[in-house]
Amino acid sequence: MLSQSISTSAPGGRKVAPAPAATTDHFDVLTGHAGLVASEFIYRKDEEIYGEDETAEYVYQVVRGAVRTYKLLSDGRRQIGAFHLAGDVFGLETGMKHRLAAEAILDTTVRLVNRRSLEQAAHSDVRVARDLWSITSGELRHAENHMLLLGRKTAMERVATFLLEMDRRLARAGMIALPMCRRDIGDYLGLTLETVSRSLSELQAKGVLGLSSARQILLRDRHQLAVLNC
Amino acid sequence: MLSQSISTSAPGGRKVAPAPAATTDHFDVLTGHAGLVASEFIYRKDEEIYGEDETAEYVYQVVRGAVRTYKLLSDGRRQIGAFHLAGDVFGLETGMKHRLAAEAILDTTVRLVNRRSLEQAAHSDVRVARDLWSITSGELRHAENHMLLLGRKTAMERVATFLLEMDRRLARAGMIALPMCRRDIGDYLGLTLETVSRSLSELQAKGVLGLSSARQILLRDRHQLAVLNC
DNA sequence: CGTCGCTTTGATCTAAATCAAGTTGAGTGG
DNA sequence: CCACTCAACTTGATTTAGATCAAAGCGACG
Repeated sequence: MLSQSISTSAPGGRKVAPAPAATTDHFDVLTGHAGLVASEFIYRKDEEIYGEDETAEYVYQVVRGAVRTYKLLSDGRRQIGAFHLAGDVFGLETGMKHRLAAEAILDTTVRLVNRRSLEQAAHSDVRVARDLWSITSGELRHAENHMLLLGRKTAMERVATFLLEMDRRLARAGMIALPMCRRDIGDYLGLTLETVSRSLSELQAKGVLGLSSARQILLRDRHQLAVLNC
Repeated sequence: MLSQSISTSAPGGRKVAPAPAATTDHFDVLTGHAGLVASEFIYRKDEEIYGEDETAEYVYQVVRGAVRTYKLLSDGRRQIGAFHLAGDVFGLETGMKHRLAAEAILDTTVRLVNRRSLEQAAHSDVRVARDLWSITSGELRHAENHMLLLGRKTAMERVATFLLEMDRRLARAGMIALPMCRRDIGDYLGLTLETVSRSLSELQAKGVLGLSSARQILLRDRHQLAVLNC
C-alpha cells in the first residue's frame, strides 16, 4: 500500500528536515523537491476544506486528523467517496475543479502544496509525474473496490469490509479509534446510520468485536470478518 | 470529455497514417510516438480479454465493439465498473496486475500496446506521462460519479443516469443502440435485470423514451431524464 | 447536573429482490 | 419459407433486507 507523502518544505522555501522514513516510501521522491513550498493549515471539526466544483488550487496531505470527501444530490443525499487519514494525499486533480467536496471530520492539520508548482515539478522530473499518477491510480483502485461494495454487498458485508479497512489504516495497539460518526459511516457504505449501528451491535453480540465505547472498537475475530468480506 | 486514443503504429514498427483528427484530441500526443508498436486483435462475444489479478502486459483501446470490466464476489455476484466503447482506453494500470477482468460484450476489435513500451515512452516524454495520468484520472471521475449512483440513487434514477450516459457516448442519429443485455445493465447499476426492465417499461409508458426493439432506444424527453438524474 | 448530540433499539413500511410464468425475436435447420 | 429452439426480455406475485419512523439511553461538556 502506498503511504502517500508530499513535500515537507516550509513556507518561504526553507527546508524543514522530515523525520527519516524507515520504509521505502513510494512518495519520498516528492519530499524536498526543489521549488515546492508546503504550508500547514488547521481546519476545525466539520469545516469545509473545499467545495464540489471549486477550482483546484492546492493538493493536500493530512498531517493529523481525518477528512471526508463526498458528493451530494440536490435533495441532500450524500455519498462519501473516501476517508483520508494521517499521511493521505487528497484533492489531487488533472482537471480544473475538485470533483468532490472535502470537510474535516475533526480538528485536522493539513499540509498544502500549490497545484501549479507540483505540476511544474512533474514537468521537469518524470519521477514526480509518475508519483502523481500513482496517487490517482491508488484512489481509482479504492473506488473500484468500493463500487463492488456499494453495488453488490449486503449491509453486514459492507460493515465487515469497513472494519477491516479501518483496522488496516488506523489500528493502534489492536484498537480502532474511529474519528467519524455513524452517519458518516452510513454515507460511506450506502446505508443508514441505524443499519450501521445494528450491524455493529450484531457483530458485538456474536463476539466478533468489542465496543468499549461507540467509537473504540476491538476486533476479536478478523477471520470471521474476512469471511463476510468474501 | 477525453476521447482517449493511443498509437496507431502497425506491428513491426511501420507507421500507418492515422485519419487526421479535427479536434484537439488530448491523446493525440501518443499517436505515432517513436518506439510504440500497436497491434490489433479481435475477441468474440463473451470472450475474456484478461482476468482479475492477471499480470498487466498490455494497454488496450477499443476499435470496434464494446467491452465490460468487472469484479466478482466468490458466490458469483458481479459489479461491472465500466463499459468501454469505440475509442476508449482500458486496462491501464500503475501496478503489476489488472484489478478488474475484461470481456468483449460482442465481437470486438481492440488495439493493444505493450505496457512496458508505453511506460518507457512516458519516461522520455513528459506529455505521454501526463496523458496516462489523465486517462486514469478520467476513470476515477467516472468511478466517483458511479459510487454516488450505487450508494444513493433509486432504481429509476440509476436507469435515467445510464440512459443519459449511453446517449452521450453512443447515440447515432438520435438513437441509442445498446450493445449489452439487461443483466449487464443491472450488474453495472447495482440492480437486477428485472428492475432494469421494469424501469425502462415505465419510462416508455410515460413517453420519456421509445423502444423500437429491446436494445434500440429513442430518447423523447431528455429533460425529464435529467430531472431524475438530479 | 442538565443539556444536547450521538447512538442504540424497537416497530413498521417499502423499494427492490426473488420466484415464476409467459412473450418475443433472432438464428437454424427441415 | 416456415417451424422450431433458445436466449433475452417482459410482466406478475410474493418476499425481504434495509429504510423510515419513533423513542429511549449515554456520555461529554458547559
